[in-house]
This record gives sequence, C-alpha cells and structure tokens, in this order.
Amino acid sequence: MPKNDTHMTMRVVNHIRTMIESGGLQPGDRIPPEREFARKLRISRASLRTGIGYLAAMGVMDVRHGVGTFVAEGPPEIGKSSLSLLGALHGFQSWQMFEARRILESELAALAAERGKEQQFTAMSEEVTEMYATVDNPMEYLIHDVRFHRVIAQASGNPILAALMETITSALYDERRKTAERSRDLKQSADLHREIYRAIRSRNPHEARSVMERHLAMAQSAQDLEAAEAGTNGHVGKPQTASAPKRSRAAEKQD
Amino acid sequence: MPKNDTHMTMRVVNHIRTMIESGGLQPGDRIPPEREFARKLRISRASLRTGIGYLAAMGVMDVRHGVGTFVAEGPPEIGKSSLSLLGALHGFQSWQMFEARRILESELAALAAERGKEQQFTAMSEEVTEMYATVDNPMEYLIHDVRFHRVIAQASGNPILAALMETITSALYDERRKTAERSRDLKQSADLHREIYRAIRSRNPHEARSVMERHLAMAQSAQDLEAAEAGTNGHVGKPQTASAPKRSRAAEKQD
DNA sequence: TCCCGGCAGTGGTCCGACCACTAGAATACA
DNA sequence: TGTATTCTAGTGGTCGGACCACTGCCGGGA
Repeated sequence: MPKNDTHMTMRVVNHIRTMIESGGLQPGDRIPPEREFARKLRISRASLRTGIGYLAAMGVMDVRHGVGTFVAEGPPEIGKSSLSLLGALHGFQSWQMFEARRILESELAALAAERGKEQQFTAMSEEVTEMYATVDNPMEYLIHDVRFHRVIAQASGNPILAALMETITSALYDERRKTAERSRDLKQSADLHREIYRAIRSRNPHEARSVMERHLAMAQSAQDLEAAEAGTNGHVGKPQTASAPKRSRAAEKQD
Repeated sequence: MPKNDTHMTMRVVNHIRTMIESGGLQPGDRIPPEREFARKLRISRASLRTGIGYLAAMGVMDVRHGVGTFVAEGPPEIGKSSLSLLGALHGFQSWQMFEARRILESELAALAAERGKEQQFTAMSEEVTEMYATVDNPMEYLIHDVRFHRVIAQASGNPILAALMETITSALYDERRKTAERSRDLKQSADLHREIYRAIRSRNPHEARSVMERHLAMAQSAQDLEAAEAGTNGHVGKPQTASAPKRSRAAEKQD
C-alpha cells in the first residue's frame, strides 16, 4: 500500500512495483545499474538508492555489492530480520515464537495433507531419509529438518502462510544453532518426522496436525533444556497468565 | 539476525538495536537529529540515513519530515507493506490471504478465551455495542470491526501472532474499503461478533474458535460477492488443488 | 483575541567525487 | 598447454557539503 507520494522513495517503489505487476520483472531478474537507472527515472542516484534500500529491507530486492541489484528469488519471507528487531522492541518471548510456529505448522501440515502433490511427498520422504542418515551429525540433521518443514509449507499451497512460517523459523533458527550441538535423541525426532510424513502422505489432515503439534511441543521442551544447559538461557517463560498489556492508548490507525 | 558487517547500514541498525535492547530507547522516543547523530557515530549523514531507512522500512522507526525520527509506536506490524509487494511478486491470491487470516484469528480467539483479561473483555463488549449502533454506517462499522479483532489479538497474549494478523488484515483492509459501502446484513455480522465475544467471555476456546471460523468464512464470501458486483473483481479463486509454483500472472490494476 | 508571516530546526534531494568489491579478461608462469 | 596470477571494467557503497521542503512555534499586527 505504498502511497502515491511525491516522495522519491515511493516513486521508485511504485515504478518497480509496476514493472513487477506487469510481468516485466521476474524473480531473479536484474535491474539496470544505479547510475543508468537513476538517469532514466530522472532522479538522483541517492534517491534511487533510498527506494531500492526500502525494497531490499522488505526482501523484495537483493543487492549485491560489485555485482548488481536483483529481484529476490527463493521462498518469500515476510519480515526478514524485522522479527528480531521488533522482538527486542516489544519484548517478544521465546515461548511466543514457539506457539506461533506450532499453530502455523500444524495447520500447514493439515493443508499439505489435503493439497500436497506426489512430487512434494517424494521430497519429504527424501528429507526424512537424510535425517535418519545424519542422526549422529546434529548440524547436518538440522538442515534436513528445516528443509522438511519447508517442503510441507510449499505443499500447503498457501505461500502466505509459508512465508509467515519462514519468518518465524528463521528467527528461531539462530537460537537453534547455538544449541544444536547438544542435541540428542535425534533418532526419536526422526521417527516423529516419519510419522508426520506418513500422515500427510495418507492424506489424513487431522492426524498430520496432531502429530506435528506433538513434534513441536517436544522440540520446544528439548530446546529449552539445551538452552538451559548451555547457560545461554535468555528470556524463556511459560504463559503463566498473559503478557503484560502495558498499552492503554488506543493507537488506532486512521489517516 | 543483522550481521555485524562492516557495512554502515548494519552498524547503524546494530547500534540502534543495542539502544533498544538496553532499554535506552522506548517506543515513541525520539532519536537525535540526523546531522548530530551522524557526527556522534562518526559516519556520514547519508549512511546514517540508509540505516534509518532500513529500520523505517521494517516498521521499527517512524520518520516524520520536518519533525524528527521516532521509535515506532502502536501495535507491531511485521511486514507492513511488504505483503502487497511480495504478493505481486509471487502472485498471492485473495483466498490465500483469507485462509491465512482464518487460521490465525481462529487460534487467536481460542487463546483469548483462555488468557483474556477482564479489561479486554470489556473493550470487546464496547466494540460490539458500537457495531450494533452503526449497522447503517458501513464505514463506521468497519472501524469497530477492525478494533474488535485487534482487541482479541491483544487478549491472546501472543504479540507475535497479533503482529502477523495485523499484517494480513491491513493488506485485506485496503480491498475492503473499496467494497465496504456495498455491505449489507451488518446486523447479522454484529450478531456473529456478539457470539464470538460471548464464547471468549465464557472462556470457551473451542466455541470461540469455531464461531470465529464461521464468521470469517461468511465475511469472505460476502466480500467476494461485493467485489464481483463492483466489477472490481480481481483474482479470486477457490483452492482447486494447489497454487502453481511461481509462474501465474495476475497483473490486474491495483491502484 | 486572533490571525498570519517569518524563523529555526529537521528530514529530503541532489551533486560529484572517490572507495570497495566482483567477475572475467588478460597475462605470466610452469 | 594448462594453470595461477594480475589487471581492469563495471557495479554498488560511502562521503561531505549545498540546498530544498516541511513542521511547529513564536511574535507582531489587525
């Protein structure tokens, strides 16, 4: 909803947005060099850079020093690093992220069971296999773990939900890496993933949802434990009652 | 997640991030003027602006021309306008947004039933009252509708889920305004909201979830209808099987 | 008292120069 | 000939300093 401002930033954003919507710009495509593009748009290079920076911050563009600027490829991610920033600002808790993830992924699993395609089932199966094969290598295991969940998200047929999940997981992923080495019971984890796979494969949404939920609950307590051992224990609490709503001002958004 | 790059942008981001985490910067606070701040950080004003632009794009900062730069207030929103941009890029469909909303809000309602506080129940009640009072004024009604759902999100005690919902709804909100005038059966809508309220109030998560789901399904079909009448009918489909990977063109006119 | 013009402060835009990085071409070496 | 090294063109990143545009406020005048 970028406004039609006179602002140079928005002029750039809208221009590129139009190019994308008209199909003239596809993921992976490259936009002209800054100097040239700026000349074409009749604006200064600085302003152009502001606009590109805006798009890059939102994950729409991918700027590579010394190479060029491209339309972002790969799975869309909604707030890239904004989650951790906003988290620091509003005091997001670890259990809240897990809760969000649990809700999203459970539903994702159910949808995948309904809409998944053969090809995606195959991909899931392969990742599960790899997980069994790397139960002794936590770092490697984690990679396939992430991929498995990502395939499920794709199979759900809803890229928006997939993008939201990607946002949450990438935030969680950082914490995860710190404790991954301490992982154990990966065999058990793999078993659970296999169960998830089977439920989805047999197109049983209810089963898929519940197994996924079980898996994530287990994963959470496991990570909490690992974190505690590592002493990296940040702010992790339980939803005792509710988070303190210190907000009283309405803060409506009218304009 | 922002790396410790030598990049000026990240230096600024990290610096501000630190100020936020250390509590030295609260929502609503103002940061020093650009010229002064740049001098203090030993970087050029241009670089500082790049960093601030990055934070502003993510909704962490709020820059006001001629006034100053502030830490964002109000309910956190994850990807602000990125959703519509990414949507154009990856061909998000309207039904996908509704589906995402349905899943999020249903769960939000259930959580609110479990964790909501008296004060929030009161706020919900008031909004429902206002809705009944404005059944003849669609625009006004919509405002209270939005507020009602926002209170539920707050009551869920999970600001992350609330932020995700805020992102989806704000994207949907734009479409909504175009067709709001055609709304009818607002009485019926209000009734449904009252039911939701009652379920939450009586701390019945299951009931809350199911009523919310019913409400949103109804809202979706209503809006589809209105949009169709208005001829503004963009790309609205049903989840036939699954969305194609990434080569679907919509490219309708949006603004 | 009220209106309005000016003023100071702050973000927005522009220019033009130079730095830093990358990839590939040209060159040197074995 | 094949491989390693160096050079170079192209591209984004940073700089600083000038000037524009907006906002809020204060003081003078009706």
